[in-house]
Amino acid sequence: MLPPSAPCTKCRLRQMNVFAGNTPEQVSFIQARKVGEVVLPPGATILEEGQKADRLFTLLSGWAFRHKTLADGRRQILNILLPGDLVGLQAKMFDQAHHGVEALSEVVLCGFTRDHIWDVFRTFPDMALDITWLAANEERITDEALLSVGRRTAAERMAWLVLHIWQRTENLDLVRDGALPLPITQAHIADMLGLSLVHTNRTLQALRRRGLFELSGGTLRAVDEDGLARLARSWEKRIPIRPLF
Amino acid sequence: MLPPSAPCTKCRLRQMNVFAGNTPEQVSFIQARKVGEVVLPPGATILEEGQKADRLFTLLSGWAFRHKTLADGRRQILNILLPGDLVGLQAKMFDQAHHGVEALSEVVLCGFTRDHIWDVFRTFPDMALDITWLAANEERITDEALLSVGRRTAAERMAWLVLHIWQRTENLDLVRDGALPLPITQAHIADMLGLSLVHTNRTLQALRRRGLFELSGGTLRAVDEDGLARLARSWEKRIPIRPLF
DNA sequence: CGGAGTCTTGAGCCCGATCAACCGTGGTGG
DNA sequence: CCACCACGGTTGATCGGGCTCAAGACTCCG
Repeated sequence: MLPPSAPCTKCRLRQMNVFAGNTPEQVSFIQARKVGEVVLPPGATILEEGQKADRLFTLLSGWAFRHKTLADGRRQILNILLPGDLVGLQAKMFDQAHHGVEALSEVVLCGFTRDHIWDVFRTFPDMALDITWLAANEERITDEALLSVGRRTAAERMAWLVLHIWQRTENLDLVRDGALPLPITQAHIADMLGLSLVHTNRTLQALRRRGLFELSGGTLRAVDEDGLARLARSWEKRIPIRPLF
Repeated sequence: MLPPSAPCTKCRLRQMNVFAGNTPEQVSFIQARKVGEVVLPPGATILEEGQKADRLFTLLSGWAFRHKTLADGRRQILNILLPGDLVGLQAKMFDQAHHGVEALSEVVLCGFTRDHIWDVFRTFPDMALDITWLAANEERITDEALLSVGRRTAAERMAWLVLHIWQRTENLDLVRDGALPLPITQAHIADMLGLSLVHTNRTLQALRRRGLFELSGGTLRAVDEDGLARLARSWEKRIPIRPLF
């Protein structure tokens, strides 16, 4: 745990207009409760499944994912976490993490004091509502994943996932010059979509050959949003504005 | 929309010790914002997918479910809703329902004023936290469903579902004399587990024949919790105490 | 240069989907 | 009263999407 390296007023996330702004009063309140930043390498365990975990973080930069595993090692990735997402809210509510969280790329986490949630709820009701918004949004994404895994074919799932990632990262300005660096392997994609690694590979190639996107060297480009949406059968508009906690 | 039929102090849910109690002050606050009760028949649409929906309800009695559908009609049931669950929180946060909600049995819903959420957050921080707890809990359940659908075999999924329903309803005291009336068809089970109707039927019979539970005439009994947990590969402890909003 | 991790491709098989009946029950209208 | 039908459950037969097993290629790194 490092000392606070950046004042919250200068927080990179706070500059972006996808995030709703807080009042100066709120920002200094958050600042006072910021314990520090944590930097973790790719593959690091941020939260261990089943462990007691009462710390709350905001993901400042990098990619991570939530996941659950069965006794014999089968793993399901529940959701991808991107900058601005909260880490450990669920765990905090139950005093125990019912899922694990792992870093995909190098991540920077912003850590808060143990009572931060409670302090926020007592002091700034509108920020409390923002936190609840974030929880609801994470559920919304999980809902979509469940629809995909339960009812879409492999190709449709893949189309949904690529489009989902593309739009979320585009909102966050992670797409530069039409290209997105993807810090994930095909094994991750398989575990997100409930497919085997081999079939994931073949499905991915099929969509690439159909010209729906380009993916090479860990970079995604030339995403045909309309084509993917058509293949995925039903698409929801983006959620552009979101609070920053 | 009917007039309030029962005072909140007499609310059946509030008597049960699975629900954390509120102060008298809070109860009268809720009472003042209760618009009335709605009674709907089995199969009724409580919330329409994609529609604007800014009303919040608590499910007082009966069963319902959240679901999403694809353009061609394929449907995924996301979660079962039981007494005490909130209906429409997600929809409220996004001013639009990203999933539908449908009644399984006759249901009684307790409706609140449009600003209720905001009022609660401003007035009773601890109740606001309870709402967030409920949101997190719903996500936790969806997470488990996603793990099942993504990574468990048909038999394992079925084992998970039966046990999941059994334990949730037992907590709510819906199990009487070891028997639970199940207001769901095999088609519902299929849509929860991401299976076809035919395969759902065969899987169900296989587990019955293995003596893991009895299910006939819409009643579930003789549930072998250990056997089911073993088959489902990994099981989490129950969450006994929960807030009542 | 060896080894680990990731991606790719081939071959065969099986779990679960699909198609198609049939049964029992309960409601409904002639 | 009963013919009819809708709905839920059941069963058989066949098909195919996706899994498994196996091996090879490529890249990066120590």
